[in-house]
Amino acid sequence: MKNREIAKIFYEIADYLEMERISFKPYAYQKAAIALETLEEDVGEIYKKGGIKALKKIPGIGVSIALKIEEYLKTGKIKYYEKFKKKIPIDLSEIISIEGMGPRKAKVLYEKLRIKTLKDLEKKAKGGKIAPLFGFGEKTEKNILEGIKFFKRSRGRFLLGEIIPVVKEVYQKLKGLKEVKKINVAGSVRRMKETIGDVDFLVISKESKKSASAKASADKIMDFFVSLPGVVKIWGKGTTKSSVRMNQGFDMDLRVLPKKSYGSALQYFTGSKEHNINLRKIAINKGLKLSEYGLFKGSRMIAGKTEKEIYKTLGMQWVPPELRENQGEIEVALVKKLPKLIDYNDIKGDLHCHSKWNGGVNTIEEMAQAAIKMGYEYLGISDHTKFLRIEHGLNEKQLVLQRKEIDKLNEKFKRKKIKFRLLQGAETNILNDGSIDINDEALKKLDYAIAGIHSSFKMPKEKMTQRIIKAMKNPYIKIISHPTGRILKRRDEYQIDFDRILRAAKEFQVILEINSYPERLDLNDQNIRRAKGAGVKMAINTDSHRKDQLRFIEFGIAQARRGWAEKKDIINTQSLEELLKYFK
DNA sequence: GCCGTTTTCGGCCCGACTGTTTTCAGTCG
Repeated sequence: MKNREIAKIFYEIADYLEMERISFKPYAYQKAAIALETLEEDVGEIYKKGGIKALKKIPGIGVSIALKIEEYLKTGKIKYYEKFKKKIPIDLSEIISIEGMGPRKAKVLYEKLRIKTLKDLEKKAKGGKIAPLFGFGEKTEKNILEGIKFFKRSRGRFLLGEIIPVVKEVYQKLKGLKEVKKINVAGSVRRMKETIGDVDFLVISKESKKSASAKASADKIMDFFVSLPGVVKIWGKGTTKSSVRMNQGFDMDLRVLPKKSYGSALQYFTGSKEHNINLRKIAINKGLKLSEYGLFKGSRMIAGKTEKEIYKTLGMQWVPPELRENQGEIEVALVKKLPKLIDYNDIKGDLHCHSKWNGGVNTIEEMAQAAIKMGYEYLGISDHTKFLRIEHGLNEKQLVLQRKEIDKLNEKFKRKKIKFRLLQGAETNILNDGSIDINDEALKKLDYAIAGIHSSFKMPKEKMTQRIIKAMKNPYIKIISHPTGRILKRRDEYQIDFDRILRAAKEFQVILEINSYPERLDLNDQNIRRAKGAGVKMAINTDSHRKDQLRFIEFGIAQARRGWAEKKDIINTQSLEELLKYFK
């Protein structure tokens, strides 16, 4: 899959054009890069099938860029790009990933100080060589050093699962203030993206009669915000905006907004940028203007108090934040055909969690109690099996013993008239040849079996695809866990032909998992959408190794929503009876 | 360089902040 490689080059071309002060072309290259990144199909395949003509069909790609894609596919290079690279041979993407650095500054730094890499940049900044340059200064130099420090520590993004607990805590605290009338989280947190850059809170302050003014009220909120536990640095504090760095390493902004434009501000700060750009174009076509201050006809504000009002005035359905990625949601909202997304309360049980049996923390009973507390009808215990020695995987005999414990617990629930049932699954391993590490005799006795790849991740695509498809053909395998194997910020997905996997899943009625574990979130949004399109059923599971991790389900549901999934696409929204029938 | 139910030419999202350049370029979201 060359899509990302080529996209990266186009982003850099855009930056080089920016350096040359050429207007509008950078925008075109950026758009092409985004188009490639979000493309489901391999651009190489598209070219192979339809040539330049097919490439041109991709929105944002015209003749000139199509030819460059062709050149890259054929030669592995793009001359146009190499020319720029030769003239200014710097590690551009690395340098401009530093806050405050853009292509223009990078160019000056190369021409004056021969800075090519982040290392050069750090050295020159430490040596005080940057501050004296025209257009730079003491503060810029200091910011560069801080930016490099941050980049090194985190590479700039945090997992949703790391951020959400902090966000919830701060949200509750702010909400508790008597000066706060309304509060929302905006940005990528509201969109529930799998990784987050920073956190935005939006607030309407209450003008209490006692306090002197709205300003006094806002000041109080800001004072509270910048002195929250966990704040290690205050970037800025004003009456409308404050910004802090948390000890985990991410930044949080808080904005106090006027009531009349709260909706437009919430819409604006929720993003995504691409969604907003598209929305503004729709406003323009209607002779209107949309900004964070409202929707305007001339100088008259015609909407802005609520988000719903804005979307409605633009003639569209309100778009759930998880869909706001400019992936077709605007077009669909205009014809009022948005899917009814799966709801955060729709899950009736979790089918993938682990217990003490395979060396986990909690007993089956403890896991069950936690599931009951969450209002589930059922919980599937699916411990690792014998191939995974490191995880104390269970063999056939142990599975039989575990069954006895599960049956006993179920009897207990029945006696106590608790409407809840434990199921016995197992997360078996797909061996290199596609066979399962547990024999059919034992699999048959389970309520269902999961199969997953836990070894030999680097197989060639064809072999890996066949390996998984062979596992799917086993009649006892109902679910494929974390189907692409990626680990966020650590490991890429393994090579598979996802279309063929989808066809096989459909044919053999195998469910693909949406794994909610914050590092996995696998399937990702794009693949969920493809699975849905192919009519393949999915299950949202947590892969919990401790009872408190059952709460991760929220992230999996978010991912499903970001993949446009509806309740009917997700198998564990069904009641116990329906589910068991499906498994049969 | 891309795009087109007002256009094959003439547009391309909009506003704010930062730092330093005494009037604004560069960057960000």
